[in-house]
Amino acid sequence: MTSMNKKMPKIQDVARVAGVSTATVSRTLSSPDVVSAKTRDSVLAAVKATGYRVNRAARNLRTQRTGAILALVPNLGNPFFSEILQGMERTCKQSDYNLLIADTSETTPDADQLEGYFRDGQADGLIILDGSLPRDALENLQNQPSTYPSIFMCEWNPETNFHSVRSDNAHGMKMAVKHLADQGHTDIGHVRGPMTNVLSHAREGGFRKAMEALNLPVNENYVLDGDFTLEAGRMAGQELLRMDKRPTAMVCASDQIAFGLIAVLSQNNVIVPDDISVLGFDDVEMAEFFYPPLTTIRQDRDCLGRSAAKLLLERLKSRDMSEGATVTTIPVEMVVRSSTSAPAN
Amino acid sequence: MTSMNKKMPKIQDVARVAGVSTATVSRTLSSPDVVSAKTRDSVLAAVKATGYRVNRAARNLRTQRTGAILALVPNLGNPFFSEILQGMERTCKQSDYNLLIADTSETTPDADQLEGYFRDGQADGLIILDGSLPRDALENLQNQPSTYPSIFMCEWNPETNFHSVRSDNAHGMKMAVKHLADQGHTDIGHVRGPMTNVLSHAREGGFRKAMEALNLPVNENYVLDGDFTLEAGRMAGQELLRMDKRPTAMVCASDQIAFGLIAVLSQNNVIVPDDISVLGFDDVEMAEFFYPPLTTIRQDRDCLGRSAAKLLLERLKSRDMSEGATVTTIPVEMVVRSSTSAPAN
DNA sequence: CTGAAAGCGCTTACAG
DNA sequence: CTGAAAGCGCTTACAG
Repeated sequence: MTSMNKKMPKIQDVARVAGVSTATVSRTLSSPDVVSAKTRDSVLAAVKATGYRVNRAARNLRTQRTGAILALVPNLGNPFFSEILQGMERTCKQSDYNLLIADTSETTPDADQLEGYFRDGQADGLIILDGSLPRDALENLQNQPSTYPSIFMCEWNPETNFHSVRSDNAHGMKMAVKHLADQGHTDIGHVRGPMTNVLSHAREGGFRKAMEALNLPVNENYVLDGDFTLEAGRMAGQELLRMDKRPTAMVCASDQIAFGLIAVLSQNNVIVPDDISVLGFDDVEMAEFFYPPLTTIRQDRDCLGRSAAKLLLERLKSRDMSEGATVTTIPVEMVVRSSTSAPAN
Repeated sequence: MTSMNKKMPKIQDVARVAGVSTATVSRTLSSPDVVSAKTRDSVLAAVKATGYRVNRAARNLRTQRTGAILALVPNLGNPFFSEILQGMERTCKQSDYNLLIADTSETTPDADQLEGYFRDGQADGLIILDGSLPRDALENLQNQPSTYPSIFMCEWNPETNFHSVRSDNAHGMKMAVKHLADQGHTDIGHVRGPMTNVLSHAREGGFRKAMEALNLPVNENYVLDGDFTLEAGRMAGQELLRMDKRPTAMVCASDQIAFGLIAVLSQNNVIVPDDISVLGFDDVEMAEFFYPPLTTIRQDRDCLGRSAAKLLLERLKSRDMSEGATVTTIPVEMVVRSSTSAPAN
């Protein structure tokens, strides 16, 4: 084969050079403290001399694991995920795991495919970033004689019971609404994410609860549909433009929505924040550089990625996914920039 | 192990049910036309009945391959790469390969690590998106008794000789300059990428050649250093603000630079494009929604990703990386939006 | 067209 | 603390 070098030393070669058995070489490498110091030294010397490296396929076959975890991402093309993946990748590497990435935007995996990731020996665990995976497919994962370690991150499926890692969406919305109210806004609207997505509900719920806590009525005309994208923001913007009386502030379910919204408003001479304040959610890198720089709720994507990977790796190590599903909530942070101000008038 | 089900059927089980040898089951699965129709039918029936799936680790060990290719990405946190990875991932999946992703931003892999990806049985091939990997590490890959299939994409290392897939950077810059010249600009500047990056040189070279072809002198004061980032654009913008006489147009080596540049100019009441036209490179999604919408050179990132994956997969199939290194050039496209216009006065 | 058998390179009870 | 040996689940010459 192209990718294989005929001269690759095997554990056999190391054993010969070190004058020990292959078992001892294997032990030296996996649990060094179980062999004598003398043995250890000569084995390690032999490893160095031969340039030996363990063959993963062989080890994996023998130990019945894959050394990989798989991230199921709703849409790899969305830059929101890049930093999350980076955090996951680093954490995996530290534990000597590979990170596999699959995109669910073209085809939603069914029960069979989900199970297949494990049964085919592709991954030891799953980090699912797509809350729209069907309940039966997910539950099938837990109903196996030996369960397949899987956790949710960012999104989740409320009908199922997996460990999950997510941002504090409700608290983010609370901060957003409070920030606007503090500046004197009372007519505050919301552009929500797609109603098929849990995050949309979490954020809309947070928005409503925050409004209620401040005794601000929610004008349902100001609650617009969206789907987290720039395009959705643009459509919401057009809807705002058609209104006789507009809200003085809009809280968006994502930065992308906010960007699209502001773009349309700007192009139609509705000035942000003078005429209307706009608040995002995520704090993608662009938020700082957009015009006007976007006030938003920051999700700590690196932390989300690392936490999820760490959680799954721990589960794998302890071989235990049993104990009741936990929710790890990662704090969000309010970042005030220039897209919000006190209302005009 | 947690991830393994004790009841997983093996090829043995299928053989028993079908009343044939394991060899025949294996053949039926890998080259169906080499077995008799009758045998094939009963084997396939047995596969279905048992729910058999091949175990990758075992197959990989036996065939001395990994079924994975590895993408070395300079910085996963950069959204520029997300759509590229998506294209690669899809192409890999079609050929039943896994896509592994590693980030080189924290540590640049040396010869040993690069070789290790193959020798450890992690990947059958490499797609290298980081042109800054050191020459000796790369050449070591080619100097193995059996070479390790690797190609460059987007970036490349000019001191080495690998197959590569890249955008037509020079032509992109030519279109950019021509677009500005057509509108009457003569004082055209450039914000370049980091001088350690090949793309910076390719684009700056393209810029200079295009200027020369149009008999436009390059004012060296208008050629600013950068590094592809928003922050670099911001710094370049501050430099422009300090100038007594400014260029009437700037061609940036990336969209991010252009965004940062425009952000600073806008905040200082220098209006784009009225006071100065700004052109980007990449056409990231945000380009359309930025204010003003960015005129830019579109790189077809999906195509780049797919092409690179396809090239590498073909090499793997033909087991041949020998024939002289080819350069696959992916066309770029000019996207005219609102950040460019005729110069004032 | 098919089967018996070897072997890919490891790890791990088991025995000492 | 160490070794002999089995075995993880496949694929593939080889022989028929």
